[in-house]
This record gives sequence, structure tokens and C-alpha cells, in this order.
Amino acid sequence: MDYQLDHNSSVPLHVQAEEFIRNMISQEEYRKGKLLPNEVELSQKLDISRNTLRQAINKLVNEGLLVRKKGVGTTVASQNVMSNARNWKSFSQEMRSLGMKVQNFELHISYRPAPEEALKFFGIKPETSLLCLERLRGKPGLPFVYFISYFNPDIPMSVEDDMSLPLYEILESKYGVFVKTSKEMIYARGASAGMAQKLGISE
Amino acid sequence: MDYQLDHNSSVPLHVQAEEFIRNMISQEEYRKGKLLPNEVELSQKLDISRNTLRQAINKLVNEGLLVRKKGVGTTVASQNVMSNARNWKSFSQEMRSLGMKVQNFELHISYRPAPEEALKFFGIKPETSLLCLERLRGKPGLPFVYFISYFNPDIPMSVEDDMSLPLYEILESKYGVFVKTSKEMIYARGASAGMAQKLGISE
DNA sequence: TATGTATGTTTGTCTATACATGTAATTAAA
DNA sequence: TTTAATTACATGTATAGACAAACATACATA
Repeated sequence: MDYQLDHNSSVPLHVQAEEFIRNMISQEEYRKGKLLPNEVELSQKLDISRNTLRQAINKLVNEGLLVRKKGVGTTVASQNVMSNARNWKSFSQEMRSLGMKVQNFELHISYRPAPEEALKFFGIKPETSLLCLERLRGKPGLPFVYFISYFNPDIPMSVEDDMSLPLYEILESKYGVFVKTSKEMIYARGASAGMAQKLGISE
Repeated sequence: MDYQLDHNSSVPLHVQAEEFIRNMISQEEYRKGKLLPNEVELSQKLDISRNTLRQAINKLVNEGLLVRKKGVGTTVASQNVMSNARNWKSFSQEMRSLGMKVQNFELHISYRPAPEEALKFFGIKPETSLLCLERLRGKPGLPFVYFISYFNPDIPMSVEDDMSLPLYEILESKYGVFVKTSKEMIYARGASAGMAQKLGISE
């Protein structure tokens, strides 16, 4: 009935389906937890096989955008900016890419004076406060890495923003196109030239 | 012929296959770029369907551990610690989880004096130098986030280590089991109580 | 009321099959 | 020798179908 997808396109059906779902779940009701149409029904509606639909959904689940529950259905993952499943996943993946399995972490957000290096990075005047995200991760009993992230103040994001909204909505509504360049100012000190070579980065 | 997997186990076959591949690719030859057995052959060897095998491989590809090339075959992704595809993926995912598409980044590694906060985190004496990883990411022309990561000095990792090896090998060979605790010392300053609530974190 | 028990719904697992598409090596033609 | 066509091979796409497992609801029973 509903030929939502183009079966003659060179774009694979599972990619089209993925896009379709991305659009669909931008609706508020899904963001609030409404179950997506079940797989059998949706695959019929899109006129594709359930397997193909699952291929699309799998990608979104893997991305942390959707959550499946056996016997229940599929929903959009909770969309808190800082403490949601997507961040968990990306944290874990980052650690796993270092060969570690993350099992705990601490997280703090603040608005604090930034160190000189960060200010140089962004090319702004000294003693400015930046939105700062701190994270501590590692194995149980063994804190492993201490992360600090400073956000560019030109990005109009502040603690007054409703952080429960997806960040991109805040940004896109407030900020159009910027042109601003930044240059690296800090160089490796203890790292030898051979080290830099091994890492495949330019000095 | 080769019943490498247990068809009667409650563990799904694609999970068993995933584990099997994880073990297989720990062999040096695969790390160096040798093609894995092709999907048809391997699925027959494991006595599972190609689809099931692909389900396992897909997960590893998604994780950044394997790379597929149409018409050629599947190989292990290059395993440089700091500048490989897995890091790219995790970087991108982290940004995308914030609603942004990353299009460039800078990366530096150094061994430098750590700020007091980081030292407090790890509970070590002041003015110690820590292995430090800095990253700058964002859209073209718009530096977005400035990352600083300090690594726990109790982790016996230094710039002398061969960073082209997977990090976990370095760690596992040098370090057994540590018991060490750390307490959070830094609290959000500008963040209001309502803010903390929205983020779902404890003050 | 409280506790099982059956039933329907939805995702999870797995198979077999077919053809498309990109890549690289081989072969044939200029 | 160089170029173009052919071929083999590998992953990519897509389908149809079957059954398993977890969950929630409604219903029957103690």
C-alpha cells in the first residue's frame, strides 16, 4: 500500500529505511517514548522484508539512537545530552579502542575558568569561563583516565539551555554559520620524534 | 567437518561466532593485514549460515575492529593506538551523540605537568608529570571542543612504550591487579541544582 | 485477594537462496 | 606491448520463512 521507499533507486533499501526511521523518530511523540511500529507491520508498510528493516534498525540501535526490548517493542533512546545511553556507548567504545573495558565512570559539568591552553586554542581573551565537562573512567578501584573537555564559547550553549533537548537543536536554532579559524599552539614536549612518527602525526 | 561452535548451547551462534573471530584475529598474521577466510568458506567451516556469520562480523566491523572491502575481503583494522580507524569512529560517535558531525580534528600527545585537579583525582603528589592526550575537534573552521585527557601514572604506560602495539598488550604484560581508590573532589560550580537534576547526575 | 496459567504480541535467532556489485587477475585483441 | 574484454571471487543487498524467547495482559483458580 504505502510505497514510501524507492525500489528502483540505487540507494539500498535498508539505507532508505534507515533514513525513513530517522525522520520518523524526530517526531516528538517518539522522543517521549512511544513505541515504534512493530517490525512486521513496518516492513509491510515499507514493502520490504523484515530482515531488511532489521538491518536498518540494527544500525540505529548500534548507534545508540534506538533501544529494542524483546516482547515489547522499539523506542527512541532517552535523549539527555550528558547522561544517556549514547554517551555511555561512545565512552565505552573509546576505552575499548584502547583495549580496556570500562566498568564505571564519574561525570561532572561546570562553568569554570579555563586554562590558558584552551583559551589559546579558541583564540579568545584570558580568564574567560568556559563550559567544562569532566569525566573519570576506569576499572573498578582503578581510575584510569581523567578527561577534561572545554567547549568553545562561540557555541551558544550555556547552563541555562535545556540540556534535556538534543544538543543539535539548541545549536541549530541559535547559530547559523560561523567562520572562525584556530591554530594549534601546543607541541608535544616529552614525545620524541620517533614517537610522533609512530603515532602518525605531524610535529 | 569442523564443529567449532556448540549448536546446543544457549549462547546464540552469532555470539559464539563473534568470539571465535575475536580469538582468531588475535593471531599476528591477521593483525598484519592477512585476509580473513571468506564468508562462505568460514560459514561452512563453522557450520552456520552466511547470514549468521555476517551478523557476527557486522558487530566487529561496527566496533571498528574489522574492515570489509567489497570484492576483496575482510581484514583487521590497523591497530595504532592513537591514530587508527577505531579512534576515528569513537570520536565521531561521541560528537554525533552530541548532534554534531565531525569533519576534522587535531591530536597531540605529550608528557606534561598535570593540573592540581587531575592529581587530586588520582591521589598523587603535586607537580607530577602525566601522560597527556589533547584533541581538538569540530566542524571545518569552527573548533568545537578541546579535549584534555590525563592518564593515571599508576598505569605503567610511557612514551617509551611501543605505541603501535595495542595498548592492552602493553598494560597486561606489565601490570597485574591494582587496588586503588579515588574520590571525586571537584563539584560543579555554575551548574544549578535544577541543572544537575536535568542531567540526572548527583551533586 | 492473590496466584498461577494461558495467550497473543514483539523482538531474537537462524536458515537457505538468489542475484548485484566492486575488485583483481587473466585472457584476448589491437 | 598495451589495451580492452572476460572471468573468478569476495562482499553487498534482499527475500521468505520458521521457530524461540521475553513480556504483558487477561483469565481462571485457589
